[in-house]
Amino acid sequence: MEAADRIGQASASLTPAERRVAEVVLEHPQLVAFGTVADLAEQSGSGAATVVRLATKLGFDGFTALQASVQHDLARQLRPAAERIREPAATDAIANHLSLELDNVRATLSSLDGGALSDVVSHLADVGRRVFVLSGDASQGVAAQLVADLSALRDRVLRIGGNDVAVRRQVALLEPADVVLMLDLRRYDRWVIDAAREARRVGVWAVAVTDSLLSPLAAVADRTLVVAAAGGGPFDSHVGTLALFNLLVAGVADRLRTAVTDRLDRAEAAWQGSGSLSDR
Amino acid sequence: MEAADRIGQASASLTPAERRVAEVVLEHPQLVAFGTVADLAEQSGSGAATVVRLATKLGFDGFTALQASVQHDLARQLRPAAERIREPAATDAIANHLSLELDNVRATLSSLDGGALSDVVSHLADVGRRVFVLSGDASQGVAAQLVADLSALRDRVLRIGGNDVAVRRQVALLEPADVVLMLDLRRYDRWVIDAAREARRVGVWAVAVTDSLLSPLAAVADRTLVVAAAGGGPFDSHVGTLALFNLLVAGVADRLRTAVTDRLDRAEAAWQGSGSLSDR
DNA sequence: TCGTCGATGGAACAACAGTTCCGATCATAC
DNA sequence: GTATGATCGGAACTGTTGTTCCATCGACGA
Repeated sequence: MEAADRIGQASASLTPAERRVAEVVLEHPQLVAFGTVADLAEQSGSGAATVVRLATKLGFDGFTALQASVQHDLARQLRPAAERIREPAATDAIANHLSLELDNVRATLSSLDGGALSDVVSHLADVGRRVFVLSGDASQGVAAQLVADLSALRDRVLRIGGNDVAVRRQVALLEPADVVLMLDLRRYDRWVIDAAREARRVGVWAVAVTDSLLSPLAAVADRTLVVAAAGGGPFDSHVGTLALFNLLVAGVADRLRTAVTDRLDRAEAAWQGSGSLSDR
Repeated sequence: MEAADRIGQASASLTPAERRVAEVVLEHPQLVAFGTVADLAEQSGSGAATVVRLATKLGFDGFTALQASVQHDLARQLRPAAERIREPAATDAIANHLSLELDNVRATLSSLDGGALSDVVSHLADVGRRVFVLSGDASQGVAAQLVADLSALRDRVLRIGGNDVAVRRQVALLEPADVVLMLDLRRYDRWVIDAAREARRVGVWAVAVTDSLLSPLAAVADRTLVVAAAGGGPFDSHVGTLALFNLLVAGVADRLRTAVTDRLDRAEAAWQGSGSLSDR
């Protein structure tokens, strides 16, 4: 998209008001294509002059040229898709992945049982219990994402990992009141299964996030959440798993609402004070 | 479609010239939505007055009303999902998250430009270059997932992170032939922006994965991939980002096919030998 | 053949929208 | 604290566009 590209190019040299207009252009292209300068100005809380200035700054010959460009893009976008297909050769791969990942998310979330979900959330939101996350090697990233998000909401969320010795020590130190979330997909990591069995022996409450109810993790878990992980490349896709984790995190945040807002406010204050976050 | 319906309704009572205009309206709606009375008149070989007369005869309050109706239809057609799905919210948490995450995946992958994608994949698949991944704190997990997957396909994939001192050292040691992938969403981490700017100064080829073309990362990147990250909980969702990463990984695997199969075979042999993986 | 009526497009008009200019305001630096 | 510069929005201006009016053309009937 011509206009979008130019906005990205010039984003560094935009004034605050121009930036507000540019955001509206990116988010509501129809407003540019169908609307007027005044409409854009109102929507972005700026003046008409600023809108025109942005258009010229982007290299267009006035607002009219910018509008024509956006109209052109929009018209191309709503061609009956039959014509769109032949444009880039890569479209096939994109469309293929798109349907694959959509299926993963859909299958994972819609096969979810409400009762099981709220049971898992309850355990994860129980601040009296420690939460441990155990993940196979291939899913370390999403596991880390879960641990990070949960840690922002509550204390004592820990990842079991490192070398074999460290894992054995961490598992040995589990207590019956703890909660452990175990994540692994087919071609299960031996050490994960071993750790899971040992955890079960200790008597902790365990939830398995895995690809089948026949998984060895499901056998030793109190609850099992099944994820779809069909991948278009050489590896499994953890998109569905991550969507599930987001749902769990949102659930925990909801249960701990008052405590969470307090935690997040304090973190926010710390960030504000140090200026370590930036809106732009 | 309102206008089309009314044309069908009134088709019997249309004069020859009006009929020509009506045909243009049906076949080239963009001309009505984006064009003027004069454009329509010229295209249909009639006069401006005839165009206006048709509009009023169809029950519209002048051409402007007809145009607004066509624009409305086109705008609705342009958004297959984005705003249509958001309407029936507030049902239950699972369905809400489901539509949200589906939108994230859909918006992220379908807004992708085939050319940009293959350019990024080419750089990531260039084994002559080192690949560095730089990520904001909130997305460390998915970044780690990308690094792990890429590392399985090729050597010299490294994550820039750790404490501030370590980051500065790693960035300072970048070379012009390197490739850096920068990932961060709104409320950008100051240190990520600083590191990205420094990397740009060094002259490395950079791709930004971020939430807007107005992101500070986009300003210093050679390519920018925009992701949708609407979250149902307190945090952003990285589901769309992970889907995009899967696509990148699959692309890299495809480019390096022969080398990759060899690598994976050797890893497979190692796992087989040690029995560290299990089917059940 | 002439007159009447509907159809049609060109031209005038009025409203609107894009552009430009300028004064006010804010931030910044000295 | 003052001065300078950038930034911004309101208002005048000008070009464009939708609308309306009217002269012309053609068909049909007397």
